[in-house]
Amino acid sequence: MLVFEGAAVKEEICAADERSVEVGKVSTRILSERLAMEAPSRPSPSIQEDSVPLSQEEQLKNTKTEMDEVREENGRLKTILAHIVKDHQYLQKQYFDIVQQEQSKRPPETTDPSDVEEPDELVSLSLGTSSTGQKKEDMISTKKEREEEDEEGLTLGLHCRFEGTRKSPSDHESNLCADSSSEEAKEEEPGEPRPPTEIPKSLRTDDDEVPQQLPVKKARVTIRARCDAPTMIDGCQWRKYGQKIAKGNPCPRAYYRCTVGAGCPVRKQVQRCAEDMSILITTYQGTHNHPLPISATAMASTAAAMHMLGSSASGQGMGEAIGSLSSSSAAITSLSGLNFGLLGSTSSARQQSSYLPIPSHSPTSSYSTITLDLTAPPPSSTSQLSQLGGFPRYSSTRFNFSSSESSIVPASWSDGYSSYESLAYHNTPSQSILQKAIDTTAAPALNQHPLTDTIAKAITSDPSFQSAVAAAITSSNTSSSSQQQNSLFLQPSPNLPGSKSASADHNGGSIN
DNA sequence: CGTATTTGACCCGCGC
DNA sequence: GCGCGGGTCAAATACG
Repeated sequence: MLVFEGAAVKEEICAADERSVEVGKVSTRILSERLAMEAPSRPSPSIQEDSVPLSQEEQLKNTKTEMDEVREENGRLKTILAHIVKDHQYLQKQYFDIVQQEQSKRPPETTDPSDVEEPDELVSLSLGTSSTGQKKEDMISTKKEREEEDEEGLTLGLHCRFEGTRKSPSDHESNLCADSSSEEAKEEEPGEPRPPTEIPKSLRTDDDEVPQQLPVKKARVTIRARCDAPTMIDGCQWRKYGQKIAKGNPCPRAYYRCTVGAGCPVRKQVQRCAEDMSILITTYQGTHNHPLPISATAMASTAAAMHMLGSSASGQGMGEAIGSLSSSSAAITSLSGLNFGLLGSTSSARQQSSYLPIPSHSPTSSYSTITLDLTAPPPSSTSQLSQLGGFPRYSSTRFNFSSSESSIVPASWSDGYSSYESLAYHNTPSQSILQKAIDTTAAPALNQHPLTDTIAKAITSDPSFQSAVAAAITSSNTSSSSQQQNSLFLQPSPNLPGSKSASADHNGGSIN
């Protein structure tokens, strides 16, 4: 699948590039024609002057007028040319990004077909919360969407799918997630029928996610965010069942269990970063076996979106890390499921700067871990977003995923998180914004810019969201993140509006 | 009184 | 095999 998709994407990109080139040619042609036109005109004055004895003044006037017109036209043409050049550059960049992504992806595939699965999962995300109906279409369209995304930079669909072969764990997760939002639905599709029922919680601890036997990895999502509150509000209800002091961190690690649904296997760990106490590391594990609250869904969607953005952007730095979409997708899934967890300690993420994801391997785990680092300082979300359109789309947000199997890809998200949370909670503006963004993305339209801007705005605007997202990042090191910080991140969102917020708070509070 | 949190003990996996 | 550390259980306690 990945391969195909990748190839398709590539083709699309190439096509797009060619198109741009063509456009450039056309424009060039036009320019030449215009120049040709101008050329004659230039000589004409002199000729006229020379040859036309009549009213020289008039001729002069006419000539001047013409010259003025020509100048104007030249200016216009220059502008057009500049635009074309810009577009071309942009397309080229995108193409490179895609190529890089593909390269990174390939290795695993080639090496081990099985690896693909490693990710185990096929993950699909659908940001659009509501769309229940589309699942299949989504799946089908996913490819296209990706292509589009690649081209444009952002994508709309936010669906990521991976089909792994078997891997139950991921599947489960995705499934679970889906419940709530719809996303899940599709996940299974590919063939892997996912037994809804399976959700077995057979095991006590961990959720179904992992098939014990299979070396599959459990998906974990770690969010690092700056947050004053004891826990991030993620829209789900949590009950604290334990607390422990981890070895390298004086701050106790709290263990929470999802209480939204009976028997929900999802757990989350919350711990403050030893290096920077303001950073909250939240790790989510498992898949919800119940529908997620709207707020949670919204958050997940946002996260997914962000993730997507990040992944697509990978080109910049991510290179390898990003490589595997699958991993990312998995991550997304979890997000959507709201399994947003942060695994703080475990993961590797170290992202340093916001933008450069440094791939860190997390050798240890058998889990595939997705880390969202919200702590990174976002330059300006909006600006970043805008950039997306232009070039580096993702500067601001980045995800790294790490899957145990391959290598870890740490994901760091810089900005989005915060908004995420807020979005989740509020159906209000932020949410609407998010939705809007999502919709936009979904639409082929593409304007990345708008989308990105929208998201960025939403994110930046909502502190709560930020905090939520922020939490995501990886655990262990906050390394980089600490550096960053800026505004976006974790501000506790003071306002969680709405009833939901209350509940959310409650939950969050409980967590704490 | 019911529910949530706290906290020590227990279980399990991993490395030496 | 032993010790360490992470994760979970469950009794005790706190809170509304």
